[in-house]
Amino acid sequence: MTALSLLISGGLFYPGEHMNSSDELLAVRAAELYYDEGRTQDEIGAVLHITRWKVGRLLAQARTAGIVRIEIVHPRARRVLAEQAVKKRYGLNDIVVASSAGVSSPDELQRRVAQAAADYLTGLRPAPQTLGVSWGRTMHDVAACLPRGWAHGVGVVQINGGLSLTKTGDTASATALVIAQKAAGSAHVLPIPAILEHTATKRSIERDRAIAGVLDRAAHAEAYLFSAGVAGDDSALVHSGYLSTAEVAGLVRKGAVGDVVGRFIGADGAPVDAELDSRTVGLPLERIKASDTAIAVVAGEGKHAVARALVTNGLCTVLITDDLTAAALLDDAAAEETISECAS
Amino acid sequence: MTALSLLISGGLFYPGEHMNSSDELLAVRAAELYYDEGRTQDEIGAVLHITRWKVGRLLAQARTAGIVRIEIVHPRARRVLAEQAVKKRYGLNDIVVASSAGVSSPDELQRRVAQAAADYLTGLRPAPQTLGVSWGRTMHDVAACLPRGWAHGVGVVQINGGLSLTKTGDTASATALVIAQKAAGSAHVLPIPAILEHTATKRSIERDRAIAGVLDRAAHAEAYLFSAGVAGDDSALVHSGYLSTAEVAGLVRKGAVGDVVGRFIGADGAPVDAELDSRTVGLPLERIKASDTAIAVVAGEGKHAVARALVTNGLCTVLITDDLTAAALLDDAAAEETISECAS
DNA sequence: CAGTCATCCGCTCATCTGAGCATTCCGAGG
DNA sequence: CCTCGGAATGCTCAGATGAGCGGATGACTG
Repeated sequence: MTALSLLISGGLFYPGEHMNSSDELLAVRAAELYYDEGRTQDEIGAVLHITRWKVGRLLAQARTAGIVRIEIVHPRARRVLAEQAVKKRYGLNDIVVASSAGVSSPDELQRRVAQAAADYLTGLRPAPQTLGVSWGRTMHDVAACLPRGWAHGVGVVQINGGLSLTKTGDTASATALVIAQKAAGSAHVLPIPAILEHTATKRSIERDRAIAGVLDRAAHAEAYLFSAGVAGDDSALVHSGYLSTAEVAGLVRKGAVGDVVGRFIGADGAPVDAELDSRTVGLPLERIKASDTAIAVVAGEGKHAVARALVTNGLCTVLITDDLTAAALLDDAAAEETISECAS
Repeated sequence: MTALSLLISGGLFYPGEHMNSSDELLAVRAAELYYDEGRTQDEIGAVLHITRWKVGRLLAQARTAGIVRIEIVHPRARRVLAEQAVKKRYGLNDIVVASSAGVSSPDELQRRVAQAAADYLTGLRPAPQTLGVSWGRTMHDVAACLPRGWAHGVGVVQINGGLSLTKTGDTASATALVIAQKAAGSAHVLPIPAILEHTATKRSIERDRAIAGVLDRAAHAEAYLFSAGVAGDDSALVHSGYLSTAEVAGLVRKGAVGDVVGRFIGADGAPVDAELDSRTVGLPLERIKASDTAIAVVAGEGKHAVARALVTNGLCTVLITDDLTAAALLDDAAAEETISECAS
């Protein structure tokens, strides 16, 4: 058992760590009497023929050894220890790590993280005047989880294009709209594609008065809230029809670990394909990097690599994620692996 | 969630039970600060802007609601609450319920229960002068788990025949021998078949001077330690070659839920097949029923029904089992089911 | 609208518990 | 054999905590 897994999971017992075996049995017995039966340490001492101080020490040892595991099982539960560790290690301004205790499906975990993001946004003080948002499955969930009146009069700006080529109805703009509506604020949407075929087209679209106005607003937003996507067939950009699975596979070969506001980045946090990036409409990553409040919402097993890319390269100041991702971020072995994979 | 599952598993959280939703969130937050961060209730009160008494109440509610789950994860851990519930409900003299927390295989659970039985036997005071034992996979494990010197000079008597027809080496007698050896005592074995083809043969075997002596000793043993087997293809009596799978299937049709010291019983605790029973060598169930100390060791999912038969019919005074079996014994719905199955 | 009841809240007080310290125990080494 | 050092033990004491109580609050009823 690593100290890490203890930090995250609350600790699976692994025998023979710091305790003499007869003390170990006593500790188990004491823990049963204390936590299950609710006896006092004094009573337990009488039963086990030891002093109450020894009982206290055994209980403390039982907790550190992982014999006694205390878990907070609730959809809104957070992992405070993991939060502190990740925050400190990557120098974040703030962090929320949602607990996966008791989740039965990846979807449920995703929802929990979305809820955590909504809670974070609701509690954010001072509330931002203007908030730049991206779109996607995660952002959609965040918008859904936000309570009506989460803020008052926030200007919500869509920071990257997201008109779906495959589905009818603009779910990308809808996300920004919902977030704005629930804060009794105004939305500024970008009803344009995420990626265009030619750089020239992208340039001319950006010159459009209305579009340029929104992009300018986006560039001056006080805070950003965005998610990240996987680099794979499940990418939202593949589902929306902007990229083929072959194209994404090509990006992966170039080292892509996922996309952030429509731009595919490598482990170094920079776009892996300059040409593709030049055809992508939306806020440049530099702007997010320079922001004082860049809130990244990243959940799920497939996003560990992109989460790492975000936090190691200053692409977010606030991270909202799940405990498994947090564990991956704290796991040095996994870090080495990513690096070696990139090297190879 | 039933109160039962809470009792056994330590409680999976099921939202909205006795708490107002804003208190629920406060409780979660308080639990995080208290159990994960180790803050005092006073500090938590300051952070959450509530009094320390409210914090204490929230924490108490969080525990009863199952938001905070405290689990003792250790091979030797017991389930004290479940023990009390089962003991009271079935009027047992004593009980041990081993925890299945963290087990990865049915084998591991079986071993834990065997270990628990060995621990119980070791701690039994006064130690019995003579101990009647059965045989089987479970009993073999119990014998293996017993520490050298678990008692001093106990007479161990095999209470039912168990000469295997399929394997070489008498594992049944070996079990009794090991238990006796480890107590620096003497063993009295029954190197005879468990079930004979004709009642007459059984009678004549019983008349044999040596056999009769052992059986007489068995009948006068101070305590009994035995396991129970499933009524199915996995029965030890099938593996040993005494019964065919077809014969066992026939017994099941007659309502057999399992075997105890070689005798197949129904939910009523009585042999389901009088003829078969008359060909079975060993202590009659009445003797065990009349004993002051009859320790049954029953573990595993397949043995819930036979465990129920044992405890409902006074076939044991002490039960050593796992928490899942205990849960089944406390589950009234399951009880109804068994009864209706028997009726149909 | 007043009365009733249940609930929630903050408080007192007794108890429980953990931190810190002196003492004892035990094995290693002289 | 004695001495030493480290660990385990038992104790003091202050701080933390839970049980129980009376008052406030708010919903429901006649």
